[in-house]
Amino acid sequence: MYFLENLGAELRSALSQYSTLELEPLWEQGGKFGDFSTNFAFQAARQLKKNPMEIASFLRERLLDRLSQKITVEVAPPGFLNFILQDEGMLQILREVFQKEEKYGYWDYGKGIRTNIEFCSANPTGPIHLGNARGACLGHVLSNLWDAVGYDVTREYYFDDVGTQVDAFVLSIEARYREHLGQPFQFPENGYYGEYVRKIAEEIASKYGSQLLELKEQERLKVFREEGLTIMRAQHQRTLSNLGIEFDVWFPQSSLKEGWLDRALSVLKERGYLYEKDGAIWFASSRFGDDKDRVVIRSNGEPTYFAWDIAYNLNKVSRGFQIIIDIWGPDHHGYVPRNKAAFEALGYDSKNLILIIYQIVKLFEGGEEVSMSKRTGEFLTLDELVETVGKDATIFFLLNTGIDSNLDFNLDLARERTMDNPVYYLQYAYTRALSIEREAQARGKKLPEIENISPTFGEPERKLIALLALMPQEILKAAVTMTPLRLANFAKDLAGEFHAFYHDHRVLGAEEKVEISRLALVKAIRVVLSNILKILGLSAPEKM
RNA sequence: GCGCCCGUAGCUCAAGGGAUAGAGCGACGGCCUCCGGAGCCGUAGGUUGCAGGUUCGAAUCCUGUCGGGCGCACCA
Repeated sequence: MYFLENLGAELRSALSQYSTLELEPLWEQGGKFGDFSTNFAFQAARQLKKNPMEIASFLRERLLDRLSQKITVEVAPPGFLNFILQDEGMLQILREVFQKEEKYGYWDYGKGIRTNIEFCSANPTGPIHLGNARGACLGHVLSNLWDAVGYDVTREYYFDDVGTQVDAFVLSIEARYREHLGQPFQFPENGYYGEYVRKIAEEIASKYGSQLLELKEQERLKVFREEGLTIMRAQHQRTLSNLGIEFDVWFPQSSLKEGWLDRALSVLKERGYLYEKDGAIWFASSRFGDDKDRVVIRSNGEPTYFAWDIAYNLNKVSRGFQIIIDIWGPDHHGYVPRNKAAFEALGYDSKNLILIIYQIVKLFEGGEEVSMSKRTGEFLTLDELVETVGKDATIFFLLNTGIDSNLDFNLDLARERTMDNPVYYLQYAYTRALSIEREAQARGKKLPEIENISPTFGEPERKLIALLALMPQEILKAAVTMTPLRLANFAKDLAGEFHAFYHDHRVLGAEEKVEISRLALVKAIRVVLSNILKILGLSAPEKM
């Protein structure tokens, strides 16, 4: 049990002597008021309709009986509870960090609940661009977070290999293929003009030569489809892998043809939620809160994209997933109510279908917005971005704006000022801690067993240790509120405190007891930063 | 017209209803004989778009309003 988790349990138990109310305390730094602070009494007072001061005082009385002398509890108007630790308590926090080491900050909160997180899922009609990249990074880090707090996470990529856009893509490849071979060709309406299509066509040409021209159209297109999609999929996989993003499952939409679509629709039909109108089949999503009903089978007999979504969710449930998380771009926000509706209609609780929408990414170059269109082929690919600014800066930049806010990506800044990216600030803190440890080793300083340390911690150390104690809670918060940015901000705080500490105080060369205490602190900081960097998908460089 | 998101320092953005609204960049001024200066310290910069409401307390929640983004297909 983490230090603050334990203290929280004491608080809850103290509250239980006052009322039956169940409440989870939230901790923050105490600032000038102490090491830790909580608004627990306010939360309780709100629900119990009591005076916060009265509750805070009550809790303090009870806590004094239960806590050792090592923790001082103070009540500050209008109802804050502030905690001050002796050095022994501080040392206990460091001990926890060392004991849990690379698992410090991890929880079993999720109890191994099987969770499917689907993200990125860029259309295979073109390279992954900046917009997809935001979803990719968010999904990646959210997966890491959910994994860290104890969910059994499957990372999934939905590969849209069905539909009219893919058809246009296939025809575009064919046109380029013919062009490459000097044959007459007609570029399709709504085709894809990007250079990458040409490259795919050339790749196919070098594999098959001109023999595809001999095939019947249907068979020829089949080859272009299979080859083109295979190439694009490998490309997406490589692009994401370069960012350290790997998936457990690549799920082709076409595999839903094997019964899932029928199964999903027949469930809806049995339950009486489907009807026919104007030659199409409609799902009565408005009965579950959607604005209006939605078509699932078009009048030409083809299922809509939404129908595939319903089937996909049914498929996910059937594979044993209890929680389904999808991370979508802003253009999909209209699909949230209808998908939740369908999930309910299938007989499942839509609170287990978590649909996260992030906001748009805009690219600016030379002070002007650059339009990104897959059709015209004018866009910045994720590959190009990573090549320009590097893996870590890319991830951090895409995470460093709240999920609900538009993200304006300044390409000039990214190109010229990569050193200004806060990611280096974090990594530098880690590297710096590591280098102190290296230097200590070089000087023959050895950190004794933690039990044998009789610690001396001043104000600056206490602040840092308090942050270390808060870190597990921050991980949990970031996970349950789906906000990777929280963790990034916390990491910046920790790094900042550490940089300031380093500047003002010597570790090596201080008086022996102090030196040992600080060395232990530095090691703990290094461990915690390392864990955070890992969850954020960032590398922890030994040297920079 | 309807729906979702956003209006916070010159710029890009934080701040889960908490104590004096914070960082980075930009501007100005300091700090390396000493564990890594990709760092630190300081100065300047704010009516949190506006108006009401909810309560011990509002940038945060509610209502209205004004700006901006995105979406409103039998496309995906």
